[in-house]
Amino acid sequence: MEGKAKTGISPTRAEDFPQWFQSVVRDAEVAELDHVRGAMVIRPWGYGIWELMQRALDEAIKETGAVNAYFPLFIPLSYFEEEAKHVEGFAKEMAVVTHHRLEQGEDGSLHPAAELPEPLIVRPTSETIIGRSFAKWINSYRDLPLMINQWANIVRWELRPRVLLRTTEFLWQEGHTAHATEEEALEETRRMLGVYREFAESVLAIPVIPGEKPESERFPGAERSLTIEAMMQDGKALQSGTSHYLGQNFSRAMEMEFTDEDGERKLAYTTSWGLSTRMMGAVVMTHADDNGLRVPPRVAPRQVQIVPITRDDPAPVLEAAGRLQAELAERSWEGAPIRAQVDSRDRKPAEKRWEWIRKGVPVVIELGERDIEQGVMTMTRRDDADLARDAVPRDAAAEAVAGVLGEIQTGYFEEARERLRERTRHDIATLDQFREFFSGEETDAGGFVRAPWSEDRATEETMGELGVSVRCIPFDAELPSDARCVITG
RNA sequence: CGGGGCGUGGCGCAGCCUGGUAGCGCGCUGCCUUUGGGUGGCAGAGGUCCCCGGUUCAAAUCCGGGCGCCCCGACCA
Repeated sequence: MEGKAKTGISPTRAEDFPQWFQSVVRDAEVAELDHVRGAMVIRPWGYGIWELMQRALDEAIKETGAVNAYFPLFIPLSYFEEEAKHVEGFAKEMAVVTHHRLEQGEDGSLHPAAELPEPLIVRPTSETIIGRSFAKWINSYRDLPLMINQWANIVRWELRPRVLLRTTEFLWQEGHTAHATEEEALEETRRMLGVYREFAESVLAIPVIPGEKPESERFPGAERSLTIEAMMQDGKALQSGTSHYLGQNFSRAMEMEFTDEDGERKLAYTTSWGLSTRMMGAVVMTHADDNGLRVPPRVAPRQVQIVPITRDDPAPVLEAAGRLQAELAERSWEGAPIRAQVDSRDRKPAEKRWEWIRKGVPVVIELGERDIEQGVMTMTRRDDADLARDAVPRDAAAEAVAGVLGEIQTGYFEEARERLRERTRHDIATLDQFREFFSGEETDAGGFVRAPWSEDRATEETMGELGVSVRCIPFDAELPSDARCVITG
């Protein structure tokens, strides 16, 4: 072997994490920023992952009783004017449509013409428009709860775009619900956060900390914002899904009223919750390594890639590879046929193998004449850091592969959970210790501190100076009676 | 909006200071070799040097203007 290990991705995670992230996303052909500042092209491999994420999450959302619908991309400017508090939070990031026609100049150039009587906002989120529809649809307490989900694209004119994590346009689902009582709305807010948590952990193998956002990080217009926070491999947090209790703030602005059992007119209580393509960024930053992406089997568009090793007469090998693919497809894993495919493209086998390693296919199987004679297949597991090639008996292949997929799925989760556990400190009690932890060498790689906090706004400034932010107040936090704020004492 | 940088084949860059046939790496195409760990050899295709104007016998290179992009900051549901 050639002495030093050759990595598929450069720089490595340790050398430059942000650069490494971008390289993985590009080299694994997940997505790229192109054409429009901060706008993202999601390539087939990345979109395949998104489709599987969508499928799993959509199912979970529907199980709660919500149904899918679709609302306009364009929102009249006036809809926002009535919700000042809401708009304040992100007014600077709106794409505004002001014209509806183009005129051609003599030199062939095109210019906007025909100004709209009222500018239209490309939706940055849909509370203002869905809420107005709700107001029309809700008349009686019998119409409640109303639970609707929308899969859509969103535009936020971000000043600092980053592929997958913060893009000008992104895809997400946004759920919007209206309830007769505060308790019911709060329960819905919590239930959906639970759905997100379950999705992140069991489908994407990303352990998260569920909790509530401090006031400063709340969604504009929300009474309470719940979040799941994940830890990336650089020890930093990534907000991965949010669920908001909006109280009567939006229903008041939109006159979303109903007649209650007692005949009184009341304002509905609403919630909203969303999860976006940013979650693909979380998958990359949680599971990828220096050889490229590692996709959790449950969302891998291809779970098994079969690379035929052909010689003079490729026919028998291709035929055997085809049989193996069919055999795998007959075996179901996690409720779906194993997604296997033969890569018969005109490329060198070694090139193909590394391409699939880089893209993060959980299992790569090489099949050549020698294997066929010996009744084996050569298998590489993506969760093996050495990418060793093992001879696995060809009979009972489907059974073996299904087992491996399960091991990889749980293995990725365990690995990430262990990292989260290791890099979370529970023993930081004073400001000095806090400063030392977040400015010392120990945290070059980042980390979480779990400690009592007074929720004093001034403390967040102190933390800001250290590049630290309050991610959430975990649901399972228990404060002893003598607890003292880690910042103020 | 404030500060810095950059526009040269598909991608990444050199050349510019000291004007004079437009280059390198990767990728791509063909042939050869090799095929079981990202290999190799030979040949080849591909460029309005961001745009407009100026200086000059001559501009990728110097001067003026414009456009676009990137990085840092403010912002980030």
